[in-house]
Amino acid sequence: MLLHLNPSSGVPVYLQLESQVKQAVAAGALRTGDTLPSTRKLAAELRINPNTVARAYQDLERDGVTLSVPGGGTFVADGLPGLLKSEKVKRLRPHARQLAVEGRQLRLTREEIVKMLEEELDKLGGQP
Amino acid sequence: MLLHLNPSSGVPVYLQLESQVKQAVAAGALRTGDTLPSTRKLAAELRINPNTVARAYQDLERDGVTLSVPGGGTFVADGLPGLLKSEKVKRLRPHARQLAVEGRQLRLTREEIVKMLEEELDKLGGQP
DNA sequence: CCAACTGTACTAGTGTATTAGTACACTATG
DNA sequence: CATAGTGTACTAATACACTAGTACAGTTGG
Repeated sequence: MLLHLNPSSGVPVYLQLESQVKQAVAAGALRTGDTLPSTRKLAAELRINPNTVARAYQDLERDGVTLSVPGGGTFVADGLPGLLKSEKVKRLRPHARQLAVEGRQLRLTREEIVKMLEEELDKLGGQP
Repeated sequence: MLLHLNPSSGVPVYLQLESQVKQAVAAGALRTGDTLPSTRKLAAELRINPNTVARAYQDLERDGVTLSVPGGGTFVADGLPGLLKSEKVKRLRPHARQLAVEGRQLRLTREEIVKMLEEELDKLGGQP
């Protein structure tokens, strides 16, 4: 796997890790059951503290993206199968509103905003 | 104007103010040239420090949403007319990616994600 | 069973975010 | 010109975020 950090971005390291893993999963580069590097190994590669990686893995598990088992490792979970659709919608709506508000703020047209979202969905590829 | 805070949400007060003003502007409830309450007046209403309101107004001005003039007041600016479209797209794309990744993470279909965005755009109303 | 690996829990230090207090400078209004 | 109202700049107190150090508990594989 390819994970790289931007120390000068101001974004916390564990958040950078989380978003990169999420993107990899969303794009299909990581599939259900795939194993992620151990906390210590990844920490050694990136020259950071193992606990920082652990923090990212804990958050990912809380979000249902991965599953961590002591002694075993950290794996990609199967995508929130038990979650009701209404709950999914509830989680996603704030992000949709954010995009809508910011887009309108920039005086972009409805079509331009929607098109940009479709482009990003296409970039992710995977299973449409 | 109707502004209300949620002290127990964990979201910083100045960010709550910013997002509510942005939504009001995006929805057309606030139009170019409209005046916002003064820092002291709004702070008194909400029982917070005037500097917290000032912080929100400064950020809004930095984002091109409002224009603050010392001694004058704070007004809604006209929507970033000098901004190149390429720059607008550059600003908005991270939000689009965020929505795309989170939506895919939840195993929602492309259509469902796009539809949710369109609903939020409709909610804002104003000038389609 | 043992050794080497895994994630976890606890503690601690450093920095920054958040809010507030206070004083300043500018503008409008009479 | 004077007063009241405006945004701004500076300082400071507090809390929390972030990262790291270290020790613990579980699992795997020989």
